[in-house]
Amino acid sequence: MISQEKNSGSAADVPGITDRAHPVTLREVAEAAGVSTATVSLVINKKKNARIAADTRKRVQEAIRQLGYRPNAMAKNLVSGTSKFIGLVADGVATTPFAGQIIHGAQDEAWKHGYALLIANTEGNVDLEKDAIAMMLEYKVRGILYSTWFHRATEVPETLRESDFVLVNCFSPDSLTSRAVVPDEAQGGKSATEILLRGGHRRIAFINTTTPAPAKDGRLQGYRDALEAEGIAFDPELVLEAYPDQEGGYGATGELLKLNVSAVYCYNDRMAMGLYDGLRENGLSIPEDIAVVGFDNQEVIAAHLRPPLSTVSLPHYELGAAGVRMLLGLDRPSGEGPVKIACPAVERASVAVHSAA
Amino acid sequence: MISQEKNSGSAADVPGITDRAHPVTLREVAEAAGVSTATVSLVINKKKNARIAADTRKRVQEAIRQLGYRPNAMAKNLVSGTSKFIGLVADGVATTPFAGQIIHGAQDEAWKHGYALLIANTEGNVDLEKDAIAMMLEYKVRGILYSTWFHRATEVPETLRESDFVLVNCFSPDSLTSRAVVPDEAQGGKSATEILLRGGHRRIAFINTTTPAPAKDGRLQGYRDALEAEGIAFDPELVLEAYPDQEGGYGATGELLKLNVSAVYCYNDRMAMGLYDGLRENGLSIPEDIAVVGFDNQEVIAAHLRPPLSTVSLPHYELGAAGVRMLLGLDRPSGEGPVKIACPAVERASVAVHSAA
DNA sequence: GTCAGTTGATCAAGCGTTTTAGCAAAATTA
DNA sequence: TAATTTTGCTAAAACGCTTGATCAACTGAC
Repeated sequence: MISQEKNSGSAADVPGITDRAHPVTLREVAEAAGVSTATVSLVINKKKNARIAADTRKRVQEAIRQLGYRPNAMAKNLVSGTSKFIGLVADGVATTPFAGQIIHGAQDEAWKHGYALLIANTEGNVDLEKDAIAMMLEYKVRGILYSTWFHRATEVPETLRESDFVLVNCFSPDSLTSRAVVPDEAQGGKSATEILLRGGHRRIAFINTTTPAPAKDGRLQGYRDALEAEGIAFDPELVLEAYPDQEGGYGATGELLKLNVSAVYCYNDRMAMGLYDGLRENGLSIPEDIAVVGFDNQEVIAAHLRPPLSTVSLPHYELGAAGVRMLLGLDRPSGEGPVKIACPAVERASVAVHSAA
Repeated sequence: MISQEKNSGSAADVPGITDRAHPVTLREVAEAAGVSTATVSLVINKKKNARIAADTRKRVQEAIRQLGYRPNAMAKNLVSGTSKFIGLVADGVATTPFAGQIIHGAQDEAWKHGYALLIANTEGNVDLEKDAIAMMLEYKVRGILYSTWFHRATEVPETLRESDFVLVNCFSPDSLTSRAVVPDEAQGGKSATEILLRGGHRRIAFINTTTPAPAKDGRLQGYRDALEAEGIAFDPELVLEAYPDQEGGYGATGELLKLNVSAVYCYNDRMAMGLYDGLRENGLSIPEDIAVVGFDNQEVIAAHLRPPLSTVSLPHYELGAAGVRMLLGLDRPSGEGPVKIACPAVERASVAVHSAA
């Protein structure tokens, strides 16, 4: 009666803080079941070549249930020497919805293989990044996913090399010593253009970004590839450049209209969103007067513009998942350089369906 | 020369996997420095009442540097009995940009106090949720943040009670046994309405959502509060309801125009986005013909509509941060029920500035 | 020269597991 | 019945670290 209630002081009156004095340990379970800790451990881990009497097993399991035993992962990991953690350092969880998708993909895949995600958000701060990686190393993570919110080249921080790591959505020029997984911008650009080609368009403008990035080159390359495949000559005149946001798209309207095209492929959805406004102000309707495709598939935007925007998905979820698989050695990098993940086309109403063959 | 290279087999030829044979331990540092492990431990942890000769300290630090020693967090935690982890279980990292903000806020605040974030994304799957919480308990987390992507009532999973926890962006009807932090919807609604009132508007419509939620009631209450404070009688006729997305906003245009108002407050930014289209089709311009405010401050939308949308921020970052503070007992819940976090107004061009006094 | 105090460092127990080697009893074989 | 094998379980070391108890060597004080 006396030792029943070890009240842990002032915390007790705050809702949500109940009495969680001392966690149940293996030893206590063992005592309760009248066996050794070794036996309990064997029961818990279902070792195949462990010989446990059915009756004993039952007794142990009952004790576990009764006491509400939870294994201590710390102790487990101490013994095994490595944790079931995968670290994810991201430079922009906050900035965009994109990072969330990478996290989600990584989390799902990691979970599937019994790993938990340890995340750190650095927002580009180098010191924070160093601390975050150090923390992960101290927790003996299985490996680290180093991700950026937009596809770009990056330097691999020195400390990262103390662990197994995979670059996600970024790559190192020095690709011999690092594994990386990135979106396939060229294929994406090709798919985007193909949507328009399938719509029967032959004279297609491309509003590219002004900002240098792998995406800038890749998406342009894809555009050229698609045209070439259809035997359409590439006309540099049809390629404009603008800042990659709504304003940029809006601002490019005038120049675009001079090109006398029936369709336009925008570097990203945000530009397309701005362009919608510009076209509308000029009394043009989409897709009747001009067909539009974007890139990125930003749900909030693309799916809900009027008309909904055809676009190409940046496979952030897949990037996260593929990163984990590569880290765990499930996906072997095939060939040289970063592994490229496909950007699937998402067709919506901003391009009319071509009825003729 | 011989034991120099312990090549760990086939992994060695994969970029990113280098030789990380055996991590350096305390003992090795101790040997290198010619002291006991106890001494090294004391040096590392800078114990104030530990007496260490300056010379010894130097020797130890040098050894640490030379060997590239990293403490093993698992072992540390085993001893201390509790980890430096805070768990965050979220039901929708993927679904919206919102969860990302909660993560970000929690992460920053946790980090500030020496904690790392262990996240799990359940996407609403109950089994996953149970496993996730179990995992966190096994890692002896300091506590768990249980968050939802939209503000709502929720049941507290039983296992959650085995740990310290705080509900974030949700609350339990049974608020006596749980701590919670949620956005202050009523204040937010009031702020949104006030933006319009300050713009000189007196006859203001409110397009509420059709979906029942704390936000529905709170945002309406705020609207009424603001009107009342200005001595304007609440007119139920001015309150419409629609599905809370672009389509809903667009679809409400017709009804709205019949109300003959000079301003409209939308339940959220997405509705406002749809409404923009509807108003434009009717030849109305914003803010000249009609002023608009939204709610949520979804960056991709609000900041980039034409004109940019005045709105009210859902303080997701703050929710995450406040959740951590409450968990750690830094913010004591003041009074009854969930702690409410302010939703700050964000004024943009969709409401004209009122020049007269 | 003895005693007390201070300084600098070590010893050893313990945190909660896993796991190998080994032991006693039961079952099988001869 | 004795020898052998199988079965069921345990002892104990190890994982890498922290920390209170100890201890040896000095330093002064008297």
